[in-house]
Amino acid sequence: MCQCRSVLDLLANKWTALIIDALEVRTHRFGELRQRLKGISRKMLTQTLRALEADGLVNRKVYPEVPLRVEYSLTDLGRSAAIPLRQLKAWSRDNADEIARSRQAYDDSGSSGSHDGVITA
Amino acid sequence: MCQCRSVLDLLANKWTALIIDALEVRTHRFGELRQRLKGISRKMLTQTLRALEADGLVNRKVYPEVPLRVEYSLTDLGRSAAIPLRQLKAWSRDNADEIARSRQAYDDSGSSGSHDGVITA
DNA sequence: CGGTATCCTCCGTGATACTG
DNA sequence: CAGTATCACGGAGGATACCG
Repeated sequence: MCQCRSVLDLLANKWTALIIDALEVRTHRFGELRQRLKGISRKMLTQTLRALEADGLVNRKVYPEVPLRVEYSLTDLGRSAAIPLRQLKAWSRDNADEIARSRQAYDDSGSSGSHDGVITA
Repeated sequence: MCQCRSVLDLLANKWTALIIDALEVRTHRFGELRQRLKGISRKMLTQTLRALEADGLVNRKVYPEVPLRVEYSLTDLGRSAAIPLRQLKAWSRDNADEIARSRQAYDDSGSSGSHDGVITA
């Protein structure tokens, strides 16, 4: 219903933000990205990279050497995207602790009492 | 490997951003939110709302009337989260067209030729 | 090295019906 | 009205093996 949905979905990919973040630092090779984003599978990395390339946020450059070398970098659009993303990340870092505490408290109260009218008697 | 991951995951939920956005405008009742976020099921709305409540971004207030009334609003933390989110949304709107075009072009070239060395012969 | 192809599993999500 | 419970499904995502 709203065009920004499709863009917001980009972030839903869980790795996109991390990838853009890494590429903002410098150009990376495929393998380098895999090391940096510990835990991502080749498949997901390829897939996310392709999506970002399709959306014009990432540049893919192939050097037909042996062994093959492929480098990924941010486009201008990608760099512009990195700005609001950085802010979001900053907010995340600043409030991660408070959120963690809040979550903790919620879990503790939730595991014993009911949801709203906590009956302690 | 990085604490911000758990916060970034919040956005992966696809509805969170929209909900925060709606609640930033004003307090909403459950049903009102459902109308505003066309397409969300009761289950997902409840689930996402609960997650946001657990993270301390959203306040849940129950009025034990008949029929029951429940109102959701942003906490201070939630309002602070809305700021970087707004920026991200702004970027989305500003670049939605360009991204759409880029995606289009990519699809067109991708559907006929191979990925890198487009063999048209 | 940088992928693609295949298989398989799990969970996000919707549909439906019931409760307070 | 505002949920919760249960079921059922599709697709996201991981593991592995092979290809250029």
